[in-house]
Amino acid sequence: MGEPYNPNEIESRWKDFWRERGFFKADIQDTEHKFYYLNMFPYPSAKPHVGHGRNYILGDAITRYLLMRGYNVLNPMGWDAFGLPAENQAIHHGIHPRDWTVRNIAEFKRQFRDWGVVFDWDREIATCEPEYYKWTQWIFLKLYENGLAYRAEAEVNYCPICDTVLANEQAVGGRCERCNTPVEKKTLTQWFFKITAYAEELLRDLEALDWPEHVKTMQRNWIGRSEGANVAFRSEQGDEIVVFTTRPDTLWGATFMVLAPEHPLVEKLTAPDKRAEVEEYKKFAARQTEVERLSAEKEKTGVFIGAYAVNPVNGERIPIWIADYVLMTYGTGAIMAVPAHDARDFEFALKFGIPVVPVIAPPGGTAKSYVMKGTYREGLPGALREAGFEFADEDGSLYVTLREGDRARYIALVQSYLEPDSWSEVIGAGWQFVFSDSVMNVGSIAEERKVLERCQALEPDVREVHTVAELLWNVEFYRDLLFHDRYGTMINSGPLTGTPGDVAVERTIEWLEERGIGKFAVNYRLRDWLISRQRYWGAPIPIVYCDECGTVPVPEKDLPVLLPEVERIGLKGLSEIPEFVNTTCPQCGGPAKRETDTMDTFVDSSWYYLRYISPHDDRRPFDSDLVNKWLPVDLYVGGVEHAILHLLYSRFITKALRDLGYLDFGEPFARLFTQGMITYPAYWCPEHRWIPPQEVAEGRGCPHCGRELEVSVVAMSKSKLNVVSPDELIGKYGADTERLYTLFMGPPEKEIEWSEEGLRGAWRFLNRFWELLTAWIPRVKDGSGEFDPAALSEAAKRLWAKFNETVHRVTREFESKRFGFNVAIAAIMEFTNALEEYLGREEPDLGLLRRVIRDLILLISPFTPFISEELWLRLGEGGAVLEQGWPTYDEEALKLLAVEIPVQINGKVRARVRLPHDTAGDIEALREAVLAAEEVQRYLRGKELVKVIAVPGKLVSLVVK
RNA sequence: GCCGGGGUGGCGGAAUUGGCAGACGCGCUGGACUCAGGAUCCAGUGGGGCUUAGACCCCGUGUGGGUUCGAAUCCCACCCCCGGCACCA
Repeated sequence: MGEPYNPNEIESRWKDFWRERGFFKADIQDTEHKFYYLNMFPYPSAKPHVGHGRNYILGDAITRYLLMRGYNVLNPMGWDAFGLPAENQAIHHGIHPRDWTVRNIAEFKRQFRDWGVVFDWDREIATCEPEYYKWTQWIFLKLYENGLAYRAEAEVNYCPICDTVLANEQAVGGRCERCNTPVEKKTLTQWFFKITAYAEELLRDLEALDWPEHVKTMQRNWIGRSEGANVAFRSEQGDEIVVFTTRPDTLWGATFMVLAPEHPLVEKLTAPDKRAEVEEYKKFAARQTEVERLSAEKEKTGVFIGAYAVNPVNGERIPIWIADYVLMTYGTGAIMAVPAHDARDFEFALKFGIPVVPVIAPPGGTAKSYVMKGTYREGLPGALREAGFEFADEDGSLYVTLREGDRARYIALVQSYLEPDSWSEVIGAGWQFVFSDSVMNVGSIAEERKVLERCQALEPDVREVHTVAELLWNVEFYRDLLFHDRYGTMINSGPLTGTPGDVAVERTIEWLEERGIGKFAVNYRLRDWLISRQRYWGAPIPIVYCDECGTVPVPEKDLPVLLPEVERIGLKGLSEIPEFVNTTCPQCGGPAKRETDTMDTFVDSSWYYLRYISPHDDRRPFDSDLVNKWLPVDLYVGGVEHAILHLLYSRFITKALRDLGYLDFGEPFARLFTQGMITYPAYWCPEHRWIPPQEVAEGRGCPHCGRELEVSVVAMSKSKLNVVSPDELIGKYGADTERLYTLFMGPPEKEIEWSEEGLRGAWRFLNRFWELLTAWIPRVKDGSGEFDPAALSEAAKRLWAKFNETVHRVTREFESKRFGFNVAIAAIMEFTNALEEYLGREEPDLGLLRRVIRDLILLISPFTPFISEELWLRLGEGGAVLEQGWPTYDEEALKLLAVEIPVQINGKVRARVRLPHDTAGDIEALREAVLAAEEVQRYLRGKELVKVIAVPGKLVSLVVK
């Protein structure tokens, strides 16, 4: 029997050991075997919970492994310490944000220590310290000097609760990323970083990054590159109106034009009698929140401004509208509308009675024709049938479906049967109206008008209808053919009619360029990064406004622009602190005012990975020589929630600093791993809000009012009260148990629910592990760990083989992309089970036993460092675990064993044959041995053997008849 | 709607990438220990079948088809789930 496992006693012995011994201190000058491992630094809010633990425990395990593999590992930690929660504490509770932050940082550090998670603390940084934000400001100045930071008036997202503007990236779905409040639009003068200058490169360089595919996809979508053409339309008055389109092949189908309500030409072009209406619409559009504007079910709105534009390809006069579905911030803020081939334009045209002209043949080549009862003479159905047309006859109304190739033949036939004052239509590649005396095509706005006129003249019911499209829309049968946005042969398109769909866009662009009407163009969805925040707790933007000199950057020597120390922080940030605002101009020395906005905290975090290399250098932000050797970061680990924000900004800053000559690489993070969140049930009572899970009893409702609770399993968060604190758990089971369970729960990239039962599984295992090893260590303590594998008993050979397999499986997970430590730990558990079984079966070979115990301790040590260090000490090998090399795997060990070869007969496993390793590994020997085996012969009696497939070392498959 | 990732026991998930499906753990069932246990230990645990209860047979990795001696894994079609984006012209 071994000793009882007492984790608290063991862990208290080792908590400071690794740090004190300096194992986690990187040698920054030695870049030969460097490995830069980085966890995203946290925002130190309140106390960490077991969900935080996942990130750092994973990183700690990887770091310990790398150290044992002999790498010079840099794994630093710091604090993303500026931000709104701290400031809100200050405003509401009068605590200085720095004090609040410092307190939380201490709490995090204590937790890391309890977890056994160690960092190179000499490199600790906090973005809120002047020594750090001085250099954040320095980066701002460099960008400003090089035209990458600018101030502009723009329509911005504003969050009324956070009382500040937000970057595009932080207004998720029209709501504030932090507090979920619907964002308002405001026109303000703000500071921007010109990230769009790098749009193409940010997109292109994704290709080579070893990042999860979904993160790359998200960035690609966010950058949103589209190719097309800019085409110059003109107003009737002669103003050029350039539109961007990805479908220049549909140009001949433009039947109207839409400008964004804020478009500068609106003012000029609006007809006097439309002015009032247009003004009102502009106000309506401005008033809406982003959420309202984006809401999917929203009907199209817009107004005609009383002006017309001329389509440069065919000279057609088309009305100009304004509508909020056209955004000033994308493309040119103006579009040509082709309702036949754009879903939004189609909806708009149908609603406002604007003509639709088809200009692209739908691929597939099917057309439809509806021949209403009473419009044709007797005999048409028979004639159609005879001519081989497919149709349905419902009460005398005919619904014909035909191939485009039969169109002419069909038209001739129908026409010969039409009553004089009637018509029918053929809808497919173009719309044709068949009258008894003529056939009319809807190939232009003019033709559309004529067709409609003629129909209205013939049929009083049609007089209510505004367009041919509306007329056709009323026939359910046609609906699926009236609009499509696929590529197809161009029709009704003047000189380009007949151009096939696969080259239509390209040919049209060539055609436009030859005539100087338009040219190839690329547009991006990405907008410039708005970095101004009207808050106190951030890095001040180092700019001064002087009446004489204008906008003046603070000289580098005057950095940092310090945050003023004030009694109490108010709602209006720096702008309400006169001592800060009023200053002198660095250029002329006259009175001037400081910029009062601080920078978005994502600016702070967009370069911190550079600072870790020389965190205390007070002469420069980073040491370029060393940074160029240590970066890119070899492995960056963090939550997927930063997939676009932080990761895109960091990439941009890196590229900008490279172009300014400070770096010689363009991507900060060579490899990225995103770990999933830990979830836990959260309970909601409509009256008492969030209820902590510990207070919720099975089957009973709210502990306060008994009302039924709404349960959702979501990421742990303090605000939902569904956090599990590590303290209690470590007191009960120890940190090793928490670590082991956290890594064993499931693949780390996936979200997973925390379970106390699961945790106890890890606890049980460590107890068994401890008891087993402490029981046997005294027997092998003074042994050598040497043995002759060939001389082992059969059971011992099996154990030795299993051991080597285990080393292989555990190592593989560290070396793989996925860090599947759930599998690695499972392998260790399996081996422990096998070891226990072996020890219960026979008197062990002590050399073998010492060897496997020794390596088993090392193998589990990245996951459970405390128990490992303690067992290592008792084994008496000397030194510390982290000074040992990682166990190696011996291929030969597996060859000692007999192999069990499954035998498939007609695809089913019918027998297993035990064979020596050599026999099983040789194709001919394997084949013969299996066919000779009694348990196989049994199945072959009276059957004909058709085929034998022998896979050496794997299996044998027989086909019999 | 578009893009990305997935569907394997009651649950989390394994399966060395085309070769014994369900490792390991949780849960569950039975038993032991116990005044008691939600602690611990032992055994069983995909579903079904059985005049031979076994070293047995059949079914089984979302659905339907295909390739192959052999498919969770490859191909085609479909269904469903998760994540992201979404009036971006």
